[in-house]
Amino acid sequence: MYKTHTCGELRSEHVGQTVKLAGWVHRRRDHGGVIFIDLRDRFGLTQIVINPANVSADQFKLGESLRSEYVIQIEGVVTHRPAGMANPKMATGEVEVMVSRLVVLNSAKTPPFVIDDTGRDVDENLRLKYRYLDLRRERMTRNLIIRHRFVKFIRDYLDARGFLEVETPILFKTTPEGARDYLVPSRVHPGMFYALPQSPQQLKQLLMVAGVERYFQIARCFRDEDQRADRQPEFTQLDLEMSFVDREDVLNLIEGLLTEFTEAHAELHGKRLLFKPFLRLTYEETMERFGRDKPDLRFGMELFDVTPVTRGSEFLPFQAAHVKGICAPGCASYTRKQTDELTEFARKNVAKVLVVLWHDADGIRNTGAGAKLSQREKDAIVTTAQSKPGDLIMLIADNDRRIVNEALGELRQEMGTRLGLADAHVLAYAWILDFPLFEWNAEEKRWDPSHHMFTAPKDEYLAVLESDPGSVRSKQYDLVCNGYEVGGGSIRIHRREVQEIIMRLIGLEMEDARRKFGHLLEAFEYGAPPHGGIAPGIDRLTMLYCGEPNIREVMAFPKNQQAMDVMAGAPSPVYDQQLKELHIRLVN
RNA sequence: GGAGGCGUGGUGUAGAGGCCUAACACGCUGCCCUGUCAAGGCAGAGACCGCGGGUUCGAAUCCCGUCGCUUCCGCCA
Repeated sequence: MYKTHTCGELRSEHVGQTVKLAGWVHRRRDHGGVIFIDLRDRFGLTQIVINPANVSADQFKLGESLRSEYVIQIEGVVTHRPAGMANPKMATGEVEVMVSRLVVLNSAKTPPFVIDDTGRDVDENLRLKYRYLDLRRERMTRNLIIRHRFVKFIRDYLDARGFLEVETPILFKTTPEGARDYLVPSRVHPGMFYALPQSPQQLKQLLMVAGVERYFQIARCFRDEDQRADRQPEFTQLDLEMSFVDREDVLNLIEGLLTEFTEAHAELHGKRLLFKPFLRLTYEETMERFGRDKPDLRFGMELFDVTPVTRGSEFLPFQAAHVKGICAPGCASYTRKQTDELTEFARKNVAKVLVVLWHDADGIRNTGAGAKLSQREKDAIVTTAQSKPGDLIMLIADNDRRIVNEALGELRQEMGTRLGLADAHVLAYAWILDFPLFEWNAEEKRWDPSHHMFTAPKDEYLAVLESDPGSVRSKQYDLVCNGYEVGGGSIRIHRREVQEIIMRLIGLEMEDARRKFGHLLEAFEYGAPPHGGIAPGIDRLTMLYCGEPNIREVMAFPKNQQAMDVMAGAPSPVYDQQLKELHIRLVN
């Protein structure tokens, strides 16, 4: 072995021992007569000292030639640092290693960026191009470690509860619904294609028919859609499915998993739970109170409804069918320019009108909309908004209640960010429940499944499934945290007659369904157990535990926004011969 | 497909028509230095300001186009 200890483990108790360390030169401080080097490996930093008193002249000369990121091995004696010289900022700061032998295992070019900081202000594509250097930094190593701990915890937790980890194919079949597929041409079957799975959805349901009962997989999923800060073309889900369970069983399992992980590894990630048990909200309540189906619940600033106040108002915007608002604490100092900006923000979210009221020490300021409202209206709005002097009240009016809620939801999110209302050390997990089973598709004049067509309706709605589809609530559930959707799932339909009603409602002909989902529908005829599952996003959850705002920070080799791997250069052209074998001709 | 932001030595920034022969910090190179830990001191190298047009006596700076990156919208059952 090149080393007897890692660079993170030497303490006072090792003093006197002769040790071997190996790693990278993190920082060097050459005092001419004595050289200090912070030696780094994945486990930490240790200060080593090259002193002419302990090494030959040649060895000292070699020490002087060391540069950043050289790979070296040293042998030496662990000693206490001289009195007053300990470094409390380092885990190994009590000790240092007096080098007696130095070996340069490899030299290194000067890196294109420094390794000894967070790297947050380095151009990201440069970081991605030299990802192997970028990952050397402490922050990135820590992110890899947190991700590993998380996945390891998941495996242990589910194994202890009788789950079986089963791998499913990456080369699978295209599904017309959902996201765009990544296609893989078949060499053996000209003109035919595999598709990479968007998730193992069908396969995990088939595993339930297969009697696996408790399945999970740390599953890679592929979706060919445009990127976001929390979206990559390939990502990882904890894919999970259980038989003979209802909603509560799935919720409790996942809630237990995340609660235990958060608490067991608090020292690692420094996060704590806001809700224990997790908060539960119906979809409708979420939209009414927070205006988003993935609200950030770390702060309040809930939407309020002033429609009862504005009904019959002389003020034109208030003649809309719905008027709701939020109250931004301490924002009465906002200038006209700032509120215009917010109006523009609301417009982007399709809200036509943003009414702004400044709440001064002596009430609503008599300017803009404030000048046009009656005292009764102003008093009633203040009461409803529970606003205090110094606050800014923002109201959105529209005949479409959905627009009002959603625009305010985005405004709330924006204000929460601007005002720094969310505690970075808090995880606000919540379940969103009772989603509508269908959404009305006005263009196609039919009902679309709001989750997917295998999601079961709640039992109490079975009777009105056909007579009033819009009112039906489903056994779908979403897990949200800090403004992100971090997982979703449902209890599935296991009875054929219910499945057929749903297919009829969404306008899916039996023949069509057979072609697309034949294998699944056929399987269900052979004794499908009641089952349901969920798929929490490993990357997004890891982001939250790492405190990262971007999914790329928690993946070793992510793609950039153009879905390219800038390190390897993928995608890339291929040889004509390869195309020929695949029976593919390029159009241009 | 659309909107916003950004693009200046290796890295991150400054610069707002002539003061730019482009500044600063870090990094890099050399020299000095035996207790530093973001070591310090001295000296030095390194950028045709993303690219292409245009306006002007004069453009890093203004205009047009284009490319790249990023955030958001669309999209993501």
